[in-house]
Amino acid sequence: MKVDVESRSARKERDIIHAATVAFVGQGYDGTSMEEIATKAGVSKQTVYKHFVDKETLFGEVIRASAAQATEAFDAVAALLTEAEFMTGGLRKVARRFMTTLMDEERLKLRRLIIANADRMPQLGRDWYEKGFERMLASMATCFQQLTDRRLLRTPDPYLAASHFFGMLLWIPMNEAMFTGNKNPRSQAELERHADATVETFLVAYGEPAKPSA
Amino acid sequence: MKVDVESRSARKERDIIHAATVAFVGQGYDGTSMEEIATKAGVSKQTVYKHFVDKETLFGEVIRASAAQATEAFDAVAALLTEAEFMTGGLRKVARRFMTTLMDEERLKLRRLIIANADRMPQLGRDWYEKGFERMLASMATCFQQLTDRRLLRTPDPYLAASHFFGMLLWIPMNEAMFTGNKNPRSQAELERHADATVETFLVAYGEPAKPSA
DNA sequence: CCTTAGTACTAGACCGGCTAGTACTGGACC
DNA sequence: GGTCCAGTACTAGCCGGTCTAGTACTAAGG
Repeated sequence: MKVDVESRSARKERDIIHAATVAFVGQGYDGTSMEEIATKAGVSKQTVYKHFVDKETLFGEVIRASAAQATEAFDAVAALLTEAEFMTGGLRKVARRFMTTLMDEERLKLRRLIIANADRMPQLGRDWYEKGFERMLASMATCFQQLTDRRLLRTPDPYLAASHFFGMLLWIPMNEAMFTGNKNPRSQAELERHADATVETFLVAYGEPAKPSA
Repeated sequence: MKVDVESRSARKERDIIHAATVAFVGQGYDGTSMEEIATKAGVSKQTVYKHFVDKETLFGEVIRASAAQATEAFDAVAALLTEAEFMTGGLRKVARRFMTTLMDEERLKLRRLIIANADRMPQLGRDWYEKGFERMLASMATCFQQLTDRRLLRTPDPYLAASHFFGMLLWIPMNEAMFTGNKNPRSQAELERHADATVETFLVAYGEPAKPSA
């Protein structure tokens, strides 16, 4: 009768992944020792090695778990835009949401971590790019396509338009965060102002052909 | 008569920095040992420590040297745009130039290196951001301001316009390079097509108000 | 032109500290 | 009694940085 049999082993594994995530994100790959992870997980080193063959594998699981959790969030935001009525103020709202979602402290650290280790573990970075970055672009592109079909936008190449959207939105804040480690990060208000300004420009470039401009 | 006064000491120092640059860029900070740098520079470890107090200092010099060399290149590209007559095809040319300059293999590796170590050495990343990234934006913004003055563009906020320009231009290729380590990089032609498409969109958003569109 | 003295350099041993990963033991829970 | 696991000791190896003993270069002075 396996009621809660996923307990011991599975719970320990979750604990380990959680502790490892915190440690890796906070101190980087080389800065984190397996001993430390074991201790923080309240587990012995041996147990860590029972669940994960070696450090690289554990790191991979950490990244994959976090990435999966991230894509959910993106899809949720993109879903807001399918309803055409959200058009006028809707794009603005979506831009703000993407901004705050993507500029979240933890997510930024994770991003830096992946970039930092893209050399050591190329498959990881590639995965993240395809399942995170490209997917985000693709689902935004689908939205734009639909809005174009309904004559609410004019995006001959929706994927390109999506890349322009995110590029304009995030180029400055993302680079600042990547390079400066996001010490004294931008305020919410600042980011939202930037998002609004970007939406305005985006609509000038890709806005509806019928009405001239709001 | 100091003909070749860059005598042994200075020459050795250059050798060390060069070897260190190659090593750091190729294998990262932790992946590179001082011993290795010394060997590759054809120099003894002791000599390395005579010129640079410790590993971090050496790393800092490496980054600073490369960054200085980079800003030169950017300024050269931006300078192309001051001549108003280059307006029609000029922006396209500048975009292509920025694209190929920034997507250079070595420069990308350097960029990854800085991001990877932005936590460990925050001042370095901050410097690079201010003297590289922001400066690039600022000089582009100056160009846009001038072109707006001459009624060739319409950029109420030239700095924002510059950030939109670079964001649209580089968001995809830069992220791909950062995450995937730039294995099988995009072809020159592909990058230039992307640059052209971006310029077109940019001109729709910020183009001259007199003529409707080319 | 040669000597001399001071400085830069080499080669390699060496130290202290840290880490991935393994092996073993004694106890807890089933 | 059997299984799992914490705790800990251990192996093996790397690396930053120092130290020493001896060698090459350089520049001033006889």
